[in-house]
Amino acid sequence: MSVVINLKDVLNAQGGLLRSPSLAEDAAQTLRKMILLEKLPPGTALPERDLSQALGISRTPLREAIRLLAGEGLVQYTAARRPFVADPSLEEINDCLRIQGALEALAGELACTQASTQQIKDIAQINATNIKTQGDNTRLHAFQADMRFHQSIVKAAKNPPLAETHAKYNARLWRVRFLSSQRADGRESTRREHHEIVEALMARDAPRTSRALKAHLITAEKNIALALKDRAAITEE
Amino acid sequence: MSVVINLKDVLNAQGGLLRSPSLAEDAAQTLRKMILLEKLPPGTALPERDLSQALGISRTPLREAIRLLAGEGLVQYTAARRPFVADPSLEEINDCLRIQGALEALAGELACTQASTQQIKDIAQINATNIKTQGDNTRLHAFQADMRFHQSIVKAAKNPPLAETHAKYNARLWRVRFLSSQRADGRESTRREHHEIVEALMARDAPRTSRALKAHLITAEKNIALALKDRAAITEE
DNA sequence: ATTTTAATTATGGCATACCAAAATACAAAT
DNA sequence: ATTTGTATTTTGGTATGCCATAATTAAAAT
Repeated sequence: MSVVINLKDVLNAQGGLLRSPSLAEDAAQTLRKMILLEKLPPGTALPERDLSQALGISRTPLREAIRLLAGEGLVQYTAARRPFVADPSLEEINDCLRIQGALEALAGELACTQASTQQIKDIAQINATNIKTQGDNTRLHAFQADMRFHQSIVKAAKNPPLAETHAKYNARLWRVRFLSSQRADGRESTRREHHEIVEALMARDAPRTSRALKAHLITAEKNIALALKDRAAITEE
Repeated sequence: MSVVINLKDVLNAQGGLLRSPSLAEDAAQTLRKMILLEKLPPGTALPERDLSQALGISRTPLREAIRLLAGEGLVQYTAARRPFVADPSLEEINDCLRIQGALEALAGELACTQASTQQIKDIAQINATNIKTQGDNTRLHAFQADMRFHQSIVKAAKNPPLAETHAKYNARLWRVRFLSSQRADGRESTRREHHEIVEALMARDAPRTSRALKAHLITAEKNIALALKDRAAITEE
């Protein structure tokens, strides 16, 4: 018996590199970016026909894309089933942040027992690089670096469903977190808190890691509240 | 200016009583039940045409239903995008249980500060009723009563996104939890643990509530492992 | 001028048809 | 008998058209 290996399957298992995304997935990604960068501001109606035409696809895949975003909480429906860009209140954002905090705390605890030494080194490395290159890049890059840090922790927990749910809340919170990352205020506390997280992980001290991550999310909550207050003041000028 | 209230909107706000479910939502509910009751066992292929014909609808809404279930983790896709009933390993089930544990612990903590006195009374009442009627009804009813108990706690946390995510993991874990609830073993420990949860809630002791809920989920993890082992033994006979 | 009511338009839900890619069945070759 | 190559069938992805209902506009009535 010959050992025939399906090349596509192998590559797909490695993260779906080959599997070309469907039009729906493409459209979802496009819309996701537009929502998060506020090209489609909160509250914007998302009529299927107009959007599909704008993206050069038919209604079917566009519709599917909208459902995907609805599943992430980025899109909501009116009582009459008309989709629009979600416009979360500060309260709802805080609700999500608390969930994200619990998820990351769990991830940190699991990482303490599940992560390989190499993975923890990687996490520390990502953090070190982020500090070094801080200010070099655009704000978007700095923000994405921060995301990578948190994602690397979740990944180290070796719990795929956790990674998936965490990713969804990340998507949902992306916009406001990006907003708050623009403010210089939190930068120093972020640096300090990231350091503490890395220390706790390296010590493989689960309760300490959990505490550090929860505290970090509470800081995020405060910064976001400030950022949104600023923004509201600017908007009503 | 007259005070015209749209009756439909009012009812919809009250939980969507009027809004007739779409064919897709109906189909999703039907398939969900079939999966959880193992009319569609894990691994079963879900070809769009056959299923839509079987349910008397066209592919479009059926397709949407499958996507909904995929979002809940009940359905997965092969590399070639063919949907099939998810067949989670014990490891994956445990991954989900840990997440559910973290979510319920968070819910319990929040409930300690957010729940109304009435809501906590209701939770205690639900638990009391469950104990009283234990054995009366079918196993399915007893199981659903257990679900209501946990859901009432999550509801008392007053965090809608948390309730949503918790509901998704509930759906995902329904089958194995139902399976394990059939076993008489855990019944006494369940009773005791539920009692402790209620006590902690009534004392509005957040750390104690959190601990009690986490412990409860760990017990569930053990019972499920036993139930699946039993089942495997039966299957291979 | 304001409110009602009727006509029109816009929109989402659904069914259907077609296509490309994948899976399967089958024939041929060794 | 096993493997290889080819034809056929199955399947998901997409486009399109129709329909019922909601939203909007226009007209009519008070």
